Amino acid sequence: MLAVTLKQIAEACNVSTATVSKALNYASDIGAEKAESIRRTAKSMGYFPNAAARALKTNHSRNIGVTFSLDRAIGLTHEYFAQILESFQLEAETSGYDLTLISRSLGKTVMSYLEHSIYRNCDGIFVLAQKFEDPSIIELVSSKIPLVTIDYAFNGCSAVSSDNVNNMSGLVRYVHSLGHRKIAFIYGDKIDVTTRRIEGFYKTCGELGLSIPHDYVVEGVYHCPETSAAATRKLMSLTDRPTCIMYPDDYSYIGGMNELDRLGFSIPEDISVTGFDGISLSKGLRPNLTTFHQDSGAIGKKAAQLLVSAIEQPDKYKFEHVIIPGTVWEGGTVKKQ
Amino acid sequence: MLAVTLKQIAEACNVSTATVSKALNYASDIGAEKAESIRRTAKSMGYFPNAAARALKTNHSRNIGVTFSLDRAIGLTHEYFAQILESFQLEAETSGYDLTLISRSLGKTVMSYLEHSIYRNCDGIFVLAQKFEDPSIIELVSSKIPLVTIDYAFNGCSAVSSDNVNNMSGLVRYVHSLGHRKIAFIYGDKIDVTTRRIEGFYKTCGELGLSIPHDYVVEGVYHCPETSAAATRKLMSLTDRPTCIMYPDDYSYIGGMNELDRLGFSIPEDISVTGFDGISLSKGLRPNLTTFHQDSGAIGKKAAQLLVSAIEQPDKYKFEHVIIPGTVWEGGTVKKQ
DNA sequence: TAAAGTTACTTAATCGATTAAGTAACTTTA
DNA sequence: TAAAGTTACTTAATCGATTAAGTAACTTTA
Repeated sequence: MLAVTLKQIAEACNVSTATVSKALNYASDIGAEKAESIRRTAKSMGYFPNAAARALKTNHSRNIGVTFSLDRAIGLTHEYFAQILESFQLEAETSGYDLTLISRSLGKTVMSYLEHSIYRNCDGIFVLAQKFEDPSIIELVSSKIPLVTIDYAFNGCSAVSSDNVNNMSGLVRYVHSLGHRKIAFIYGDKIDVTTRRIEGFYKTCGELGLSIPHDYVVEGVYHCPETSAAATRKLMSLTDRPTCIMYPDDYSYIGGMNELDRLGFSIPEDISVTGFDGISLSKGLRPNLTTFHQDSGAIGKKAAQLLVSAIEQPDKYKFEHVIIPGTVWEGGTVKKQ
Repeated sequence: MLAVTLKQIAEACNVSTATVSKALNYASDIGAEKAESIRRTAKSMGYFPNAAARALKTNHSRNIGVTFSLDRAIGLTHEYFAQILESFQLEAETSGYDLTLISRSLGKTVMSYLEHSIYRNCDGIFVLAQKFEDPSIIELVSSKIPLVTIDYAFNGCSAVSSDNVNNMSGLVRYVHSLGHRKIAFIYGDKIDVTTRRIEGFYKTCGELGLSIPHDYVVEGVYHCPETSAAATRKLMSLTDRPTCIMYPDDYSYIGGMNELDRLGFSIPEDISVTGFDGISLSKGLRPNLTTFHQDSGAIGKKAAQLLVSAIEQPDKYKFEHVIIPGTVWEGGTVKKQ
């Protein structure tokens, strides 16, 4: 648009563009007084550096690419991922980075995520809400570009994950502490996260001396009320019914809630239930849904910190897999037995 | 990273960089055969233009800024906005534009949306999910930068809106057609959209000869189950109860649903209800929620088309305010009276 | 057939920043 | 006091593209 350039400031100040650049970048070989006055002039003229020129020269765009699936289950609509993105953005922004959505094509040209990232000179990539077996993600992860993934760790790449094994364990222990011994678990799509939650579930039940009939553990789908409803029907038709059903996530529990109502079971009088995620919906329900809150804010923030240091200190930097714990949110859907 | 440049292709082909550039851009003054061979070489070398260099020279970044509130009610988590963004992105991408999230600051520097957009050389701005009275939005809208807003039209700017008056009207007529005469309406936050829905509600009730007691029309909050629960309690405690409650949106209806259950009212046997938006949740409920589906796909696509033509044909371009209709989704929550 | 036009290139300038190398004025050191 | 060092600048090259202007070879026109 009407952007002010270094040259205009240089003319206004009667110095060379080099001097202006140095003043604005707090370089060492410039007089303190003159530098200050140049900065004042620049500010008064409404100067902002041209990101393209700067990126071209420095080979550093101050831009982070986000590969974000817009899928219903793992995309923008999911509060867990939305919150991770929000806190990531806040932290990245504080470090001076903007976020660009990286897709698989541009105009008529089909590009891989990596090609697209190179085209846009992204300094790093935030791999969020993704199908990790996607070849284009594999290509990205195998490249030299700094990146961080969420809830899945690739070899030689930084990752931040929710502590799925222990989170699940914590929720099971909470339910157990209220006297439940017949605990059913509807797990979500068989992704890495789910494997860990199943692991946490069985491990903890074992530690607590509970033997769980195998028809108490049912496959479901994340963010899908319909499958939760079907799974609930199945569980409630067993001769030896569970006293508590653990749902794959808060949102999909809606399906179970409806189904239980339709079947004439009251929550928590006739059957106890738990969710997973700790999204705002859980507090909108009466009674509040007992769930496990994953600390999405901490996850996003940590991911941004890891990525920024990977970008800015490529030498010092060491890959890390950070595991973020969460907390049980005690609602009113688990009744003391 | 390891990006291939024009120069390398020029050397490989034994021509000047000018010729390579022309070949890749399908310029007229170049031999068809040589152009084709250059393009083949470029492709085989994995060439993608450097976006920064191109933006610097052409003053055209092929980048669209998105001012996206991450607020829970009007942000990423809301399926309506997420779907608009998704279809916008798809269409923009087809035209060769990427999306960058524009925030209000960068590093230690506080910037307005406009300053940030200029800094990033955005060709245009997609103003989505925003508080339109925000001074930084006003500044943006008053500038010369091409932009398009959603569900709110500024003077001299393109906008795409859901047809709120007629949508509301359509839903009221549907409810009326099933015999309901005592229709209550919980409206959302008092933003422009809400004003139109209230207008549509009263207008249509008037046309249908219904006189609505003023305590049937209650203020609520979008995306907030708690307020819907409270409003429901209020409505159901009236001496002359409504036969149908229209909720501000599908999500907030969850609060009403819970409250009705708690009060011992069955849906739709004892009370009929409707939502608004037509998000996937409405089909996850039993019975399916009767709601009004706003055509978020069409809205996003149209917005992208308007913005791209505003960017690419600034002369020919005329501001437009496009109104997109939607459809009633017949669920099972409105009982024939 | 000479002038004018066309084709298919190359040369060189340019976008707006950054930064290594150069330099004039002044200060410190031996 | 002469050499060396420091300070505070400027000059000029550069990042990787695009494009106006230039030009040689060939073709068409009058």
